[in-house]
Amino acid sequence: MRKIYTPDTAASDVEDALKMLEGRWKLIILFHLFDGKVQRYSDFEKLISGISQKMLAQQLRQLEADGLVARKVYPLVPPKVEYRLTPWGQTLCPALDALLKWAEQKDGFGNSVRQGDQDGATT
Amino acid sequence: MRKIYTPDTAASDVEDALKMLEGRWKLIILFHLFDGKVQRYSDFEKLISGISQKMLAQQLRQLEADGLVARKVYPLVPPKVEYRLTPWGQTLCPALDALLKWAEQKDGFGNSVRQGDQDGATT
DNA sequence: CGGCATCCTTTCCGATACTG
DNA sequence: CAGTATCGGAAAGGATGCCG
Repeated sequence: MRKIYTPDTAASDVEDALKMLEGRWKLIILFHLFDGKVQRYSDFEKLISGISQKMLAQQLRQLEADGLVARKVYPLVPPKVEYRLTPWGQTLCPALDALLKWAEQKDGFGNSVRQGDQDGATT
Repeated sequence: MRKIYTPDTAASDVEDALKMLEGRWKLIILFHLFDGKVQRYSDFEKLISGISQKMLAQQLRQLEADGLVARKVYPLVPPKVEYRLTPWGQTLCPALDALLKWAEQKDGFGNSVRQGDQDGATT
């Protein structure tokens, strides 16, 4: 069955697709695998300052479960594990690229910055 | 000072830029303002099924604070408020478009789905 | 109609400790 | 090296009620 993508039906798919990109570190991780790059677990720890092992492992495993990232284990004495994008994960590259370009533009754009405000528990 | 964008320095900017897109509904909202579309508060409530007024208002206000979305109030008796992308918000369109295309592709790609698993606090 | 305030539950996420 | 397990705090998010 061929699906017709109106802006509306697409919105549902987008919501769905977006779920696998949500999470504080998912995109960051993806960016480090961007152009075919391969990274080891410890590489991420060095590259992404501030991430905990827990989050790294968790996000990595979710990306893996979503089929975006491939995990390759080398059965060595000091364990070695590599991560790379799957073919399906690579289909994200154009979007990643666009996002990257936008982020760069951002620098030249005089925009305001917002700081934390959610539940207005300020009284 | 001209900034040189190596993949590494760019990563910092990306992290920074990404922050204003984080949130369960931010992208969804942006998608509904995609090609110059203008939406009222109540439109979003209809378009984005499952969102609460709280989240809608909060995300909208953050997008506004980040300068991505413009809010226009009509001083009528039944209040009327419109939301649209700012010029700066429109610079996101290419990225939004790429993401949209990716989400559509997704449909034709046989990939697995993952469900909730985070802290194994299941006792 | 278009919110804001409050309460409460769920989920996220960081720190720490332990393992093959 | 590459994780897993557990705890506890913080933040996100939902439900409800009220207001201009």
